[in-house]
Amino acid sequence: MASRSTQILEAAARMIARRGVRGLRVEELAAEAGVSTGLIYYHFKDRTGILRHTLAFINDRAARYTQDRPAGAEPLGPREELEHALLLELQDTPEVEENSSAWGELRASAVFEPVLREDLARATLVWVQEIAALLGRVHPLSPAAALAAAAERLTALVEGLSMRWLSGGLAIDHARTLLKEAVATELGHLEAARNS
Amino acid sequence: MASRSTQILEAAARMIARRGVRGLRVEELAAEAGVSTGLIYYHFKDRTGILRHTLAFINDRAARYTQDRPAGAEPLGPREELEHALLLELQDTPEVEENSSAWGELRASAVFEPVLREDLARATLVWVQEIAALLGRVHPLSPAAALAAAAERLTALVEGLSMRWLSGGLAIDHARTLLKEAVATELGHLEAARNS
DNA sequence: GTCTATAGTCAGATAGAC
DNA sequence: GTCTATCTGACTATAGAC
Repeated sequence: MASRSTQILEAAARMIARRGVRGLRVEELAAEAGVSTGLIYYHFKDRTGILRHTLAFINDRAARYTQDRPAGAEPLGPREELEHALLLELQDTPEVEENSSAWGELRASAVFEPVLREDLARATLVWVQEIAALLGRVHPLSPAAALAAAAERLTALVEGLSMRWLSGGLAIDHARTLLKEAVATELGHLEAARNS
Repeated sequence: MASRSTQILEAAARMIARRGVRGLRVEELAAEAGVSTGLIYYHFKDRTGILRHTLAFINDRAARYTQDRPAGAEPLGPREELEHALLLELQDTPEVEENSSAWGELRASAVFEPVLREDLARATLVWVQEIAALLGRVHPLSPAAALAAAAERLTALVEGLSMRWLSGGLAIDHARTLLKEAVATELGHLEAARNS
């Protein structure tokens, strides 16, 4: 099932989350994945190739855990679903922390590695649209532009809070509280705009 | 006036903004600063020492341009001052872009370099308190905790937007618009909370 | 305090066998 | 597809003269 290259990408996500993009050593990655360095270059061409494919890999994985709802769970209301979707990225479970940490690293690296930008921009857009759609289910009458702007703010806030959490300055519980309040604030704003 | 070590730190901020922390080469830094590598190690001990001092340096510099208002400018109202303070970090003038970019890099690096965390946390706290104070001047009756939370959200949002801007996915004008709306949203929320 | 020269290390990448 | 062995270049850090 898990092909060799998948195995390498899983290890790469792990290593990036643990040591950062800057700390990613191809030889170390090889050890972690249980393969040789030669094989890594065979599959991904060079260091940048590893990063590009790892970015795609964590996006797929995030898309998967975003949509998976536990089988027995009762269906959530639109508002709960929105909160749930945003809070997903601020959890200190190993899988999510790994994804958030790697995502943050890749975002930061993209400032100086243009090859990463396009994929990152695409993935961000998908995320923003997903949140905008959820906002639209809470406030169906709000104009699309207002929903999109709110979604951009909320997702950018998640990234900002996530960075602070991971860099040690902000407790995860507090980050989650701040985010929930931001959701309330944005929803209140959409409400108010509609009634004017 | 500009001592040798200041000269080196100015160059370091420039290099980090241009190439990132990972891309900072001591030899390149030496060339940029017009000194030898030996001198850099003499002043800053090692690569980490360079990073730590550069972080302190850009904080001081940001504190300076935050407080400097042009001499002839008419005094701003509290609301305008708040917006002004937040938008400061989202400008594409060379000096600010350099500071924002270096700040973002150092923030991202701190996830994996514990030595940077303490200074970063302290600097963040100062910034948050400054914004909270400005919020308090707009809404003097709001409880301190609400002001602090709003300030944390707004500053985290600035960092999130700044990252997206620098990594190429978000136009600066749009980032500024989103931030202005966020200020309005947060102020509206403080207002609403007071009337309940 | 400042420079020059260099030691020592390590990481990215490739060649070639299997 | 996968591994072993290795090359080459680059970068940090130090020693020692001035």
